Amino acid sequence: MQDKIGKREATTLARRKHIVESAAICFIEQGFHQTSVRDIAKRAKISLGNLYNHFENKTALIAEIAALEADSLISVTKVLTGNAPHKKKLEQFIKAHFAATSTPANAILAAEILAESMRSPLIAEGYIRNRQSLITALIPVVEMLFPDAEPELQAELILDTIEGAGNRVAFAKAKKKKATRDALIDWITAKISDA
Amino acid sequence: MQDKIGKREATTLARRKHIVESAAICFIEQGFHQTSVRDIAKRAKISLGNLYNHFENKTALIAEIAALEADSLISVTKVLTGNAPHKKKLEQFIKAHFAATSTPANAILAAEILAESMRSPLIAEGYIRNRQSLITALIPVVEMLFPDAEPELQAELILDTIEGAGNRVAFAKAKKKKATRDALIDWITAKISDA
DNA sequence: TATTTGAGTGAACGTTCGTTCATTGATATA
DNA sequence: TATATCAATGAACGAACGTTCACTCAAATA
Repeated sequence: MQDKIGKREATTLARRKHIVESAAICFIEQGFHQTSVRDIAKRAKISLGNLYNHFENKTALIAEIAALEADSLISVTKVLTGNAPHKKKLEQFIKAHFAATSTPANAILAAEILAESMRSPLIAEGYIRNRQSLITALIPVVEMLFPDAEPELQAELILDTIEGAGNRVAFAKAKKKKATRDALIDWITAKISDA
Repeated sequence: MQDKIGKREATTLARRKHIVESAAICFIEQGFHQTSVRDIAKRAKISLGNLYNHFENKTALIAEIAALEADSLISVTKVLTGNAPHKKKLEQFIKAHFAATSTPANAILAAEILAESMRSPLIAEGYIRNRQSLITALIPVVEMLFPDAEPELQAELILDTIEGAGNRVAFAKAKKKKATRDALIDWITAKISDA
């Protein structure tokens, strides 16, 4: 029982997680640079000083949020690894990733992270790594379905379309969202040589 | 000669334009909210107080920059109105819009504006209007080339792909940029029924 | 049980922020 | 020429910023 977590350590971990979640809410509502450290502390219901016991500075908090995106990506890539027909897998991937990117909270955070990536190498690194993991998971399927295209370029264009469309309709009505999703699936899968 | 511009009025107009340009440079280098009004005044080589003679506040300056994008879009849509074959026109549009969106300065500003749009209705309004003008210009051509698809949805997906790909490769090497552009043209035009 | 550790607090620090304002001087108007 | 207008200045304002600090107290360790 070497790795038994003590009461102290457990609450510290939970507190840390709680701070990250509170920060994410603030960032979604106000943006990175319009959110003050006091805002985050207030939302997490802890003192200002205590926040600095858990995070070195505000930048570290932003980086942690940006890295969090990676976790949600893993579940999306899972649909690509099964034994189902490739076309079916791609279709499910489009649905899953479109659903994720068209969620307002995700769209807002993604826009915030993208803008931040443009100036901060630390954030950009995480952003690129996340995207590459999607590309890598997508390539084998794309290779089968679009034998005439260069697989990586093709996979990236597919991602561009899904993410672009998702973010664009994040605030649209459910009806338009659904129509866009269906058109998106058609647009991508229509070019597949054969099932 | 009713509308003759006096020396006073002319220099005022020029000064105003100069401030906007200086602000744009600051925003590209640092982002909207990391740029202080003092930064802008310093870059424009005018006094802090004088800036407030030309702009009501910092927000007005941000809104003006966001609205500026519209001007550069007009030239892009021009290639869609000629007498050339529709497929050729679409191809030129892709080239022009991709070239624009893959320019780093544009990509940075676009990311900044998108993030700002998520929270500011004023900025969002301009963003949506700009996009709609592109869609409107694109629809007639799309209607001809993709008779089976719903024209507006189709036009939006095409824009998503171009802009997504453009912004993504904004900081990539020229070689990859060109490869992406060519793959982009293939990807979109391959589905055209006939020339 | 005595000692050490670190989570938790909020006041305080120095800096920077957006904005205002009294004042100056050049240009337009009469 | 006398007067009104307005671009231009930079000091000053109060508020908010990120961060530090001395301190308290509960939990872990010996």
